Amino acid sequence: MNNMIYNPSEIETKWRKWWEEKGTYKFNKNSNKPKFYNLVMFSYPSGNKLHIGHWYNYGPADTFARYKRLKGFNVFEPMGFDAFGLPAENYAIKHGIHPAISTRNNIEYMEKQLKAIGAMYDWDYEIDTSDPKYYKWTQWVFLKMYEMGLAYQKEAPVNWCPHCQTVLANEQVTADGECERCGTKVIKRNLKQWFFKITDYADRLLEGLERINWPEKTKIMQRNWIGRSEGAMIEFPVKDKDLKLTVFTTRPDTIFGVTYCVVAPEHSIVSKLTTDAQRNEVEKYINKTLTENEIERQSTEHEKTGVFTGSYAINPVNGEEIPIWISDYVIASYGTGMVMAVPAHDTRDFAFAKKFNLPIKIVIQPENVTIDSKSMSDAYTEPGIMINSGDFNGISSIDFKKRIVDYFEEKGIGKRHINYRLRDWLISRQRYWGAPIPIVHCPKCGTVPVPVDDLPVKLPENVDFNPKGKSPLASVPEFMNVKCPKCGGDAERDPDTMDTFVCSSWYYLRYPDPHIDDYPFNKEMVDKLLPVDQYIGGAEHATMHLLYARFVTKMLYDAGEIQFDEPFTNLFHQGTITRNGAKMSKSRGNVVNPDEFVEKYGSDTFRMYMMFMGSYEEGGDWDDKGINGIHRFLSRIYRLYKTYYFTEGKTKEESKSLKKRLHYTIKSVETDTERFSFNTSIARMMEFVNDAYDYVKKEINTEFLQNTLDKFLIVLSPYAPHLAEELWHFTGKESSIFDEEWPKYDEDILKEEKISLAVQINGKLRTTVEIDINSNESDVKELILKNERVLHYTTGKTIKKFIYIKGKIANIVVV
RNA sequence: GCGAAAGUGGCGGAACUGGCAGACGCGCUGGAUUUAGGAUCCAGUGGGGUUACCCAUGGGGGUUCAAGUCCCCCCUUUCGCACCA
Repeated sequence: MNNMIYNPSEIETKWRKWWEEKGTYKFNKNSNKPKFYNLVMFSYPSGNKLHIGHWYNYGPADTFARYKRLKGFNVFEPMGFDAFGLPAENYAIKHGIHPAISTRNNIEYMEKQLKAIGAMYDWDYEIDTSDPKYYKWTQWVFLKMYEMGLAYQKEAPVNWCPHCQTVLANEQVTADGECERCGTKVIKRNLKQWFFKITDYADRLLEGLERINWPEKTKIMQRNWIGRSEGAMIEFPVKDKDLKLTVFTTRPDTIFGVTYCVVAPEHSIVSKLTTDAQRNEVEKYINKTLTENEIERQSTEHEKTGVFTGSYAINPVNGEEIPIWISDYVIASYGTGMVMAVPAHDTRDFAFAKKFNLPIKIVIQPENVTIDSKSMSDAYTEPGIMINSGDFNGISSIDFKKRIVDYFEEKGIGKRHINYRLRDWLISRQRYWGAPIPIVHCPKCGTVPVPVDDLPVKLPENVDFNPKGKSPLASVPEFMNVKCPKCGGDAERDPDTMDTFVCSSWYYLRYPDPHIDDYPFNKEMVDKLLPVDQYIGGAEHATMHLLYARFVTKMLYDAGEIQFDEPFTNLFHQGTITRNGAKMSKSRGNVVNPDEFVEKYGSDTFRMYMMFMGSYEEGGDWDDKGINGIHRFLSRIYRLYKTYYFTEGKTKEESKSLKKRLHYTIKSVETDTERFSFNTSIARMMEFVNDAYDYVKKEINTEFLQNTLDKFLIVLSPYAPHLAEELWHFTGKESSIFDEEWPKYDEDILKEEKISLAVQINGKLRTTVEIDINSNESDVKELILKNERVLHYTTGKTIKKFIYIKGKIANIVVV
């Protein structure tokens, strides 16, 4: 056996075993080093096992954690499984394997794969959200919500997937109106569901974004998702009827320009508004919109449709009678489900008015041009001067906007209002594989929460989970029939389970003490370890998991359970790895199977190649041959140590250039690792190794070389943990390299005395000159003007200008 | 349609607050070593041109001594949002 050949599989199993035996990665609760909670988004135990996306999340994140450890932090890096959810249940329906079993099997397999990454996970802190010991406390979170008045039941139109036979959250419906999981067209259906009142926290969810270091992109998405808009609620009495239309508008300044009102077709007020003459047509229209799917209906390109109800509303500011229409361009679930229409100043109303020949009344004139309602081709939505607006003519629309709401409030017509696009969080799922909702429905007492002492409400195992349009649990009498906790009479459990996003909304609190049995989390440990210092995971969770987790944290903060209200101080989204420029997918047949490459090259090479491919933020394109480069690099390191570390040197002289290279490498890898620029970090290490080979070919100072290589090995270790540990021990050390300290670089060594200065003539590089960094401008100028190459360009010409930027560049302008 | 990010060799990608474009790697070419293959090592590698030259960071303008980087217009791609009143 040639020991000059880098054999990763041998090395890697050896050191993983050693680390486990020595407890290298056991988290020390009592350490007095500063804490660092490094968290990755836990994984869903699917039959597809760990894919490259997982690796790309976990490998580099572990490198970061190891780096932090070497920098002197007490790093907490846990791992677990988000084990409830639809796919396991769908799998069960198809193959007849109980979700509990398939989940268990998948977890076991994935644990093995996760261990192969060689990350510093301390498995004593593992979480499985489908474990009754865990979901007991997910139910506790529900009860907290209930106690805080933030959980309520409501009959509401919900997204229904006919294939999965379940309700979906808005976020689980794709832009095309399809089920995120199975691609079936989603329809609307009315059901009584549990909601969490996230809308109560809208403003605080916005405010908190100012205090956290998250990607701007993600913050913008959350802000848009919350969609705060300021405006007014205005009441329009209905002519000859004891009814009022309440509309929300952000443009109260256009109130005099209202020429009709529109109500969403599914709004309950519609039947009351419809006159006998119009009833037939209105009902036809409503039926038509109900069968249309959401995308067609909500598309901007969608031709405006609508029907007159026969009723008229009265504009409260001028008493004008205006027709009330119904149209599907008004969304029932936003605002009040009805709007005042100002075609002159709103593009959508304009299109509608044009189509149905409704009047257009201009109330705002731009300052420099005059617009006319007959000739205008689009609505005018900018500010201007008020006209046709009674006593308010002549003032600017911006001032008017501020004043009109006060006027409304004085007259009792309307009031200031802030509206949000954010909807309450629908958490009921009519599925089996989730945490049961801890509520009992009692004919006498109504909805009664299950007392905390009776938790968990255990998910029964013997259940027929084939879809039948209602929750599988509803057909399990042993589960359903229960005594009311309040009156002791016969009652029924809630048959629904919770959205898995509830499970993942608080898991980071559980990690620090996942086995605690009398409380969801260990308060002392949570105070010590939270908030999470670095959270790393996919951008696809921007408006779901990441918003829910923030909400739950704020709720628990208000409940006095925790002392911080933002869970993740720093957030980073890793990019996506493509292959041949395309997203990996089974249908394209371009999926990289990590196991295959890990087996061939080892996990150090695999992890490092992923980090080298491109920027961590943007991802990169996988190349089957590209991985060779990293494999060669690690082999080169292996041979370097094996061949030269113990070579008898013949000189006492140190190499200034290699020393400088080392310090430059330490500094670069440090700053690049801090900013997740792993690819450049690796490039710097490659440069070091190239220089080290140049050095060992010359006369060696053994002590100097050993010193240099020891330090480099520590720098390498977060990136190639197994190899670094192997070589560390090869050089004679007994303890783990991960118990070392990150080497310090010396700024003085990095300072250059002599530099090669670029010399440009008319902005074009013509030559370089060696100068002393400290030489003054006149000396540099004198030297440059004497230079042969420079003379070639300057003789016979006039030097108009000489520019010297110290230590950077010189530019001579000649004519 | 709105919002955000990005467009650099054959390929993946570097380039900090404007200052030597193409670091590092893949691939390729030539050479050394080897029975051969592989591995390794050395040299070269943006394009053009007969050697001290010209052209090049999606396209077109501009600012500047100097632009991949700043400003304006346009094109393309990716990702969010999508009649939110």
